[in-house]
Amino acid sequence: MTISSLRPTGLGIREVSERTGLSVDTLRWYEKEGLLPPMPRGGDGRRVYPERMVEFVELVVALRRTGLSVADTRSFVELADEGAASHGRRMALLERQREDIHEQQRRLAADLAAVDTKITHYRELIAAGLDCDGLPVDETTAVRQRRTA
Amino acid sequence: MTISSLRPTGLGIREVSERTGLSVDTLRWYEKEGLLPPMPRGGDGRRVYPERMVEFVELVVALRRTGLSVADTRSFVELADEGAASHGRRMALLERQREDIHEQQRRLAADLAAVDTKITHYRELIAAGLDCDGLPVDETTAVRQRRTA
DNA sequence: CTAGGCGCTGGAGCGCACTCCAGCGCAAGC
DNA sequence: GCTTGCGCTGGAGTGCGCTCCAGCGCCTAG
Repeated sequence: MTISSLRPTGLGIREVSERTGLSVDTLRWYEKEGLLPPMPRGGDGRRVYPERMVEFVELVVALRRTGLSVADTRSFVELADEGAASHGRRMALLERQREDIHEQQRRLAADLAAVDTKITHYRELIAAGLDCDGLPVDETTAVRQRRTA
Repeated sequence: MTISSLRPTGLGIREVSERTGLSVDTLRWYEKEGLLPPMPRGGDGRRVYPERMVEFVELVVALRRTGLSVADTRSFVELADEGAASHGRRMALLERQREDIHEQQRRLAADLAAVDTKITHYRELIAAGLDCDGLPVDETTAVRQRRTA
């Protein structure tokens, strides 16, 4: 019977990796770089992740994935160190990130529209058997024009 | 009176840079890497961009910005070389990219929801003067908790 | 005639965010 | 008591996508 079996609340780094999608190396690198707080260690020096840490890691992943830089993510995590006193500042940081995400959504929608317009354009040319200048293509080309692979 | 003044249809690299938002260096690099077709040159060896090329560059920008890799963008541009015969394949590539953008939109919306949830959480804790464990904070902390900068 | 502005090429350099070892320790199972 | 598995550290390496020269040429204006 081991210590860890007496403490079912702690997770190994591998388990956290599987639950969050971050590689084991990345979890360690994030901790070293301050994107995750220093983790408590078991008697053998291994990281023991509290169960609730998974949720925190997932927030960090969401922030990174939405483009928050490593530096700003570190700031957020440093604020978390301060406890309740930093709630307002953490909220403000997240609100800035929210605006950034809104901006990304607008850009993405605009780029999607551009791609869709082009797709429609190709579809029409293929249906009509025309080239980019609106001139009819020959039969050999028309056959190729319809190929999608 | 120069040649270029007799051909108002051609654009200089700087002008294309300003219209598309790509740096001059990036325009040249894209061409070298096949993300843009080889441009015709003026008598002095400088690139002359046809007016309609701006539209094409903007499509490339949209593709890159939505995460299409350099390699896949190159494939798209190589297909464009083939003319009308590659319309179907170009359309298919854009359709795959469209699906990818949809996926990005879903992820972005999910990550936004996570951030919003956290913001709401902080807002509630601040309003109630509680810490992360739901315990009341002291007055000094409460004041700091409300600070946003 | 020369100085400034723009552009050209080839190649080196850079920033970011990981990713991948080498070499080690500990603990459990056979 | 040896192998297997997991984890540790420090540090080097990687991939992507630009970005930044140095050194040059060609116009045009003064």
